Amino acid sequence: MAENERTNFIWEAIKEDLAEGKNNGRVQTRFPPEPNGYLHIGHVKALTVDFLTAEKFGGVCNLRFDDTNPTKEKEEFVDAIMDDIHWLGFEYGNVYYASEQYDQIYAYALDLIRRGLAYVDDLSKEEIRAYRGTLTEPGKNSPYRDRTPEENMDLFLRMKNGEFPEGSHVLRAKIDMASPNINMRDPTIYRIKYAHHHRTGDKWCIYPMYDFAHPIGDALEGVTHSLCSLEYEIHRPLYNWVIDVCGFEQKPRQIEFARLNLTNTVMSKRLLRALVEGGYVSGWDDPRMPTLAGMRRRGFTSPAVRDFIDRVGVSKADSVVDCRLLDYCVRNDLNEKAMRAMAVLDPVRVVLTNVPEGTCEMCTIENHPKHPEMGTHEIPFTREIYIEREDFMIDAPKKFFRLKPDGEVRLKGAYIIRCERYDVDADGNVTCIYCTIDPESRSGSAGADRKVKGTIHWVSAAQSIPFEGRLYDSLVLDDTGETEVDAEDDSESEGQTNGPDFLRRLNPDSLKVVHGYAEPWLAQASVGDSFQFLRMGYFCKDKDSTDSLAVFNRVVPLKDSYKPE
RNA sequence: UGGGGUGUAGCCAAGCGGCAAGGCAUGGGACUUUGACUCCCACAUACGCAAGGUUCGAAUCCUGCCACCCCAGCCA
Repeated sequence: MAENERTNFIWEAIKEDLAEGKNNGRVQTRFPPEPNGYLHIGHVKALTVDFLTAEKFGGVCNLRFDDTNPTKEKEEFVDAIMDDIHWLGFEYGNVYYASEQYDQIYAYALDLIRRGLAYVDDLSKEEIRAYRGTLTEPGKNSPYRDRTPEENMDLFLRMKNGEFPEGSHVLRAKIDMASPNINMRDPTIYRIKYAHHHRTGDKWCIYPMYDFAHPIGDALEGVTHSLCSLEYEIHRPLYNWVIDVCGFEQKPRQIEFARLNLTNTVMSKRLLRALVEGGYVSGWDDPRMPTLAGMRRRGFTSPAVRDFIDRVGVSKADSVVDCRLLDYCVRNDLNEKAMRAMAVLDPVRVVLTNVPEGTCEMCTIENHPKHPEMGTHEIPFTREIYIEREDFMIDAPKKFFRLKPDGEVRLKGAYIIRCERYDVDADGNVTCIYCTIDPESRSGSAGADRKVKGTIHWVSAAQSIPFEGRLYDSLVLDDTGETEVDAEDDSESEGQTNGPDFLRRLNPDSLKVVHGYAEPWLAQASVGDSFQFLRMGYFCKDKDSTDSLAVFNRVVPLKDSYKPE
C-alpha cells in the first residue's frame, strides 16, 4: 500500500536526506508568514505543504511570524493568521516571532563584524544600487568595504543606539560584489528604522533583513527543511552562506516549490491590500476576496479548500489553476452537507385556480435526498405561489422540461400542476400564470408516482420571507486570468487617486444582488449555515442577515446541463 | 548579451530507459420529485523542437536550439 502512497518531489528529497542519516531522522518545518495582511488561498498551499510534510515524517511544524519590517505589520494580522490556520484544522507546535529572536540575530551580526564578514556602509540607497552593478555587469566595492572590525563595531553600535538617521548607514554582509548572483553582492542585512514595532515597541531602531533573519530563525528553532516558494531559489546561496558563517551544526535545507495562482483572481498581498484600503471591497473578509476570511464568509468550507490544495499538487512549474477546480471541490463537499431548501430569486406569480383561497397545506420535504437522518421540514402550500421566472417559457423548445403553456410540471415536494393560461404586460413580460393542480399527485401520496418530465422549485406567496441573495459568482477580477502587476511603486505609497492598473479589471458582475422569497423555515437558519437551493446553487447565510430579511451569499452555483436551443 | 529555474492534453499533474496515471474542464449517454448528485463512454501515436546523438528500445540519458518565470528593496 505504500506503493500507491501520494508523494511529491519535496518528500522524495526528504526521504533521501533521511536515508543519508541527516538530522538524526528528524524532520521539522515551519510556516513563516509576515503579519502584514490576511491569509489567502495561496498561503494555504504553502502552509499545507509545511504542515503535511511535518506530519508525513512525524515531525512538527511551528508557526513563525517573520516580523522584521515593523512598518508593514500589525497585531490584527497575527490574530487573523492564527484563526485561519485553526479554521483549516492544522495544529502548529510552537509560536515564534522573529522579533523575539532579535537579540540572538544581533549577536550573530556582531560576530560577523568581529570576523570581518560584515561592514557598515555609509553609501546612500541610490549609491548602493549604482555600485551593485547590473544583471550583466559586476558591481564594485563600496569605499567603506574595508573598514576595520573595530570601526565597524563602533559604527554598528551607534546605529543600534540611534545615533544615525534612517538611511544613513546599513550593515552589509561582505561576500562578493562580482558574483553573477546579485543577491550575493554584499547584501544588506541590517537597516535603521525608527518605527514602532507591534511587539518590541521602540526597543530597536535597527532591524534585520529577511535574508539574515530567516536562516538564523530556522536554525535556532531546529528546522530541518525550510520550504518556500520559487522566488527564493536565487536566495538559497545566501541562505546557506548565513547558515555556514554563523556556524550552525545542524543545517536546515531550503527547498522551493511553485506558488499557487488562480484564474479570476489576484494573489498578491499588495494588490489585495489596495482593494481593501481603496474601498473597492468591504474588507479583508469581503466574500469576493480570495482570503480565507472572505471565502469562509462566502461559505467555502475548510475540507473543500483542503481538498482543492490536495488536488492541485506540488511541483516547480509555474502554473495557474482553473478556479473551476475550486468550485468543484466546494460543490463536492457541500453536496453532502448542505440541507436542501427552496427560494425563488426572480419570482413570477402563479395562481392555482383549483386550490381554494385560504388553503394552507404543509408539505413535508426531506432535508437531504440521500441522507434521511438529516430529517425533514415543512413547507406551506397555498393557492398563490412564486416560481422562478426562467422556469416558465411561452415558446418552449422541445427539450425544455419545465413549465410551458398546456404543459405539466411537478412542484418539488407538492403537486403536479398544469399551465392553463397566463397574463402578459405591454412589454410582453409574463405577470401571472394560472395553473391547476392534480390533487392526486401530492408527494407522498398514492398517486405521487405519476411521472412528469420536470420538477421546479417554488414558495408560497403569502407564507414566505423576503430574501436577498448575493451572487458572488466571480472572484474579484474578470476572466482574462491575467494580472499585470505594475512593478513600480511600493505599497507604502498611499496614492489611491488612480488605483493600480489591475483595478480596471475588477469584475462589475462579481457581485449581483437579487431579491426574492424564501421558505419560512430558513428564518431559523444561523449565520454560516449553508443550504442548497434547488437548481440555484449553494447559499450561505451571511453575517448581516436580519430577522426581517434573509441574506444569503451564493457559495457556488450548481452545474446546469440544460442548454437552450 | 549574467545567474537561477521551468517546459507532459484547455487547466493542474503522475512518470525517473520498456512502450503516456489521475483530477478539473469539455462532448455523448443512463438514472433522477434538484436538467444537481451518481453512473457509464469519449478525450495526448504523443511528452517545448517534423533538431542531432546514445540505445534493441527515450517523455525519461547526452548535445544544440526555442519559450516562459525569477533576481539589480535599506520588502518578505
